[in-house]
Amino acid sequence: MLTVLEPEVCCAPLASAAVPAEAAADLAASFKALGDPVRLQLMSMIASADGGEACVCDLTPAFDLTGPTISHHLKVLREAGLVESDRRGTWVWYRANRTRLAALSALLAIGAPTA
Amino acid sequence: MLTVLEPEVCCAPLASAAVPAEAAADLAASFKALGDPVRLQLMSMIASADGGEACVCDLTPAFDLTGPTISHHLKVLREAGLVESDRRGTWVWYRANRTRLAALSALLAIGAPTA
DNA sequence: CCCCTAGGTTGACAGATTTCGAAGCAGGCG
DNA sequence: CGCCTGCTTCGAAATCTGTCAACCTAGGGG
Repeated sequence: MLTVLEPEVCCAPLASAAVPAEAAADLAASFKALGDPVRLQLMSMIASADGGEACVCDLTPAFDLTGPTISHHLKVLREAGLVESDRRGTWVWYRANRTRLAALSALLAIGAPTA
Repeated sequence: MLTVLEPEVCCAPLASAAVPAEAAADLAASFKALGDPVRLQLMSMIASADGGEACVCDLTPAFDLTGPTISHHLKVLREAGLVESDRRGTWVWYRANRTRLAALSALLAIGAPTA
């Protein structure tokens, strides 16, 4: 059974083979994190940011939400392994974990129906 | 519930441009549906099933959950536009919406950092 | 027509999520 | 040192979710 201890998630495309239960728990956690409009936008803003990094100070004012709330959503993304943060002087910068995104993308990639 | 207006969801890869708020809500709904281990496994079992279809009667016994609970999860996947169902005599068959999966996969596909 | 099986619907409830305001910590500036 | 600003953590309220037991519906036999 594939261990989830690996930094890279695992697994052949959804449509190729059933995802084992342990892996499902790990992968579902990442999808769950993306399953909120605010977090999906945060994720896209970070991933598409100039230089590959975005400052919280630029993210927060883009939403009609308080600072603590944005901070909470960023924490969820962090704990899901989708972003990494890094304090640099006064500001905190976030960047996307592209390896993780690629793994999720590959999982959903489709092939022809099996049969 | 949230009906998907467009057959194809939209949007360039996450890392290419920020996802607009409206699209984010629609897309996040699909990720949210995948954000549960049981649903992710159901999705993979359906998508990888022989002939591209799976009968509920084969899905239910694969989990330590009651029928109503599986039925609920399948409903969530259906409402997220990820699967379609089809009664055929006594049994109900589910198949994956590959177009939708492809759209989600494309969204998470990564390119080089912008800049 | 009656009943049996496969699934879906309803109602209920414990536990998780989203969101906020208030308070805390870290770094820079006067 | 003292204080401001940026971000995170804490505590609390409203809402949403996962799950089950109980009940209902559709099809296929006796």
